Amino acid sequence: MSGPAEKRKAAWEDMMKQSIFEATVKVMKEYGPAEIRMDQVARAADMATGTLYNYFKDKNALLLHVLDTLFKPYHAGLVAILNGDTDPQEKLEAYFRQTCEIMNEQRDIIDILIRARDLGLGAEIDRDPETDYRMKIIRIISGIIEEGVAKASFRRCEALETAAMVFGALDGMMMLKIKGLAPERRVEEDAEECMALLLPGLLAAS
Amino acid sequence: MSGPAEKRKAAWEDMMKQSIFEATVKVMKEYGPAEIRMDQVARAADMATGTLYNYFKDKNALLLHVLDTLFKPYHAGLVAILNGDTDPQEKLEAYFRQTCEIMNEQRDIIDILIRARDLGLGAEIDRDPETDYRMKIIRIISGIIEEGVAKASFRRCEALETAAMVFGALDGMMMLKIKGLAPERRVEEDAEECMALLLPGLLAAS
Amino acid sequence: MSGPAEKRKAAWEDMMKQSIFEATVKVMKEYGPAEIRMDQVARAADMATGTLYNYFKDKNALLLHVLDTLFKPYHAGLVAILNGDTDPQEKLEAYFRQTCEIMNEQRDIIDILIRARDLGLGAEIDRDPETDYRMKIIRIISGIIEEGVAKASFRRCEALETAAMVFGALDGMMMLKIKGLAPERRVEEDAEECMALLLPGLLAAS
Amino acid sequence: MSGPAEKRKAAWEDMMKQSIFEATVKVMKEYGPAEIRMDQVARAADMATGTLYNYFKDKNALLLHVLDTLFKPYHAGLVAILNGDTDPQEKLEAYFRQTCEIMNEQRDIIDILIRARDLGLGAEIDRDPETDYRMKIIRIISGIIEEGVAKASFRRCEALETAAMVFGALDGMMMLKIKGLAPERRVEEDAEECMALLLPGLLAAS
DNA sequence: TATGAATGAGGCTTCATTCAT
DNA sequence: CATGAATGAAGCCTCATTCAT
Repeated sequence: MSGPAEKRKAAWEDMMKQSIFEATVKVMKEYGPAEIRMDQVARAADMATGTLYNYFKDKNALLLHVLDTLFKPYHAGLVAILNGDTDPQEKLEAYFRQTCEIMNEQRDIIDILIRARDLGLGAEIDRDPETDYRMKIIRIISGIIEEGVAKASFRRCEALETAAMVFGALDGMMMLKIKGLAPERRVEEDAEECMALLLPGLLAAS
Repeated sequence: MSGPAEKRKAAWEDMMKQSIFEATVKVMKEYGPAEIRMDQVARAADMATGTLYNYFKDKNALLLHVLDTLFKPYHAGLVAILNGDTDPQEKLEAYFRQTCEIMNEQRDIIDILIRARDLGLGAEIDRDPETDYRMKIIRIISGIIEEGVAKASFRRCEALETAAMVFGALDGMMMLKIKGLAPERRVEEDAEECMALLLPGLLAAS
Repeated sequence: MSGPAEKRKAAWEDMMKQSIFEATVKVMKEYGPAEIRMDQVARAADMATGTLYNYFKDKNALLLHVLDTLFKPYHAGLVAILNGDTDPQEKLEAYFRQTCEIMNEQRDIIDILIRARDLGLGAEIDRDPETDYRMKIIRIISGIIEEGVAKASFRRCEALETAAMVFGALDGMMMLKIKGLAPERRVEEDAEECMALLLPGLLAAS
Repeated sequence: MSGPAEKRKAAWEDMMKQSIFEATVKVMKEYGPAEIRMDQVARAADMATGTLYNYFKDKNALLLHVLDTLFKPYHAGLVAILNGDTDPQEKLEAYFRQTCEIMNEQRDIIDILIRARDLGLGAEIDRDPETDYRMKIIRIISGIIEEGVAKASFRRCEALETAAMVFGALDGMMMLKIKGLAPERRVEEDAEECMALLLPGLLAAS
């Protein structure tokens, strides 16, 4: 079932998928997420278009894979924060910091993730909620907020809704950065700015 | 030069544009903003495809017109708020209220507006910043914040960036509403929720 | 059958056709004979597109009428020359002179005439040889040549073929003029140049 | 870089282009040069429309390629004649002979070439004079005439203009042949007829 | 399995012609 | 008869997907 041959095969498949993934991201960065053509991806991956279809059923599957791959490490980091044993306020700050960090270092990746709908995947996303990266993040933030409310360090509120707003606020900041209209600062300062705006409204009245 | 005949003609042209506009919005709502075909719009407007081109140079012009038409009243309301002689805090609340109102009443329209880039107009938007509806709103919010800072009722901050975050927060709330995941409430309550989260972080330390 | 009312009507019809004719020529000159659109013609004639169809069955009929109208006076002049009682050599020179005159004065009209096939009328012309303006001219030249041969002032030759070559030679000269590559001269000099090249080859050996 | 695989590929590409070329000529002959549709060409070449676009950027490029391909051997022959070391009179006769030969053997091809403007390529031709096949031929004839004048075997004249007339004369003869109105003769006789008409007018007075 | 040319459905746009006013 | 907006057939071109080698 899983002799050396199978392993080699699986490894090869992973390598190919990885190459295709990198090529797709490259094309996305160059032409914008809405202008991806399979032949461009193939050329960037230095393979034939037909080969792409040996690893991905169709264009949709490829794009979803790319989004997933980009999202996974970021999401894992957030889950780690949520499950950490720091207090909610620190978790929030950690979320801000991690997000701002990615904003600064991999701005275009975040851009791709958040503009997933631009890929023409709207219908796909509506069908499979797992593909809705924004909601996944919001649910994590919501978890942090719920914990804060439970521990009475945050005021009572609709956690999911508040989380959506917090998420949106960072999204807005990122949009400005992408446009080059936001001040260039260190990550810590960005995160502090987020805290400054959002924390006071979350804290329970003392 | 502007006899009754001209008036009838102008009125007719307005009616046609309006019909096409409505048909386009209808198609946008039904199929999502990224899947608009000219023949669908024509059928929805109960006319021939060619007729569309008597009123709009091409697909791009039609889409931009639709966005503009949707955006104009909302934007006008925001400008009125900004130019009003109430204090910044009240202006902010008015902005929240107006936005939440539209969110509740014309959710899909806002959705279309904000997802303008899904229309494949990305390039167009980048070329003509006037078409970037989000930035226009953000600039208004920024104006409110600057006024607040000048009057020392708000703390010092990067106004544009903060505005982007405030805008994003409401955008996030709206996204949740569109998904049907936000609690159904009265507009006032929505606006209060926004104030509760965002105002404390804006106010100057007393 | 032909009371005053009928006459007025006929006169009106002539005026309209004349207006349309002039408008068409204007558009032809402006955009080139291959780029005529009915709406352009209508605008140039200051009337509605539909009106054109009250006077001409379709676009083809309009174009053929225009060609005919342009061609008629030129053709009439050539017929007069052919039927004159001068000797063939003088007739030939008269043909050259008249043609060069039109070349200089109404270059664009000649251009339209000769490029009739550019109008997409090729099929039409093949169907109705009367529409083949070049052949009509060639037949006249052929008549002149035949007369010359009969009178023994021209050498024996295939009259029609030789006429085609003579016609072609002038056509070539005109093409150069249209391109602005021919020397600007007086009509007489142009005609003399034609004589200089073509007459020796026509004359009977003395 | 140019192994057997590359050669096969290049050969295949040449074959495809050749097939498309032939199909286009076939369609041109059948429907006339002004009525070419890409789907007709594709059907004539027994391939899908899209395939055409793998070998030619667009319709324009295809048509220009066809014209070029048709013109090249004829043009090369003329250049060879011009550069030969025979005397101008012989060169002229050689030009006549070659042209009449093609006239007889590939009448429809010459027809296509000369009616290049019927393809709707007028604008293209005006932009790139290299595409103006008639002028290229005329310039060669002009070269022959200039040489004749320099050697005093031809009379002084405007070489380019005279060349245009000579070219036009043969064009006229060809038109007649295309219409089937010219006598069917051997090439030599055609060429002699040209010499008979045009040479006397070129020769210097002895 | 890799290749990459072939495929062809599908979308946008033009413009000659019609017809209700 | 004039009007001119509406019509819709027709043509060009793109690009995701297939398939023979």
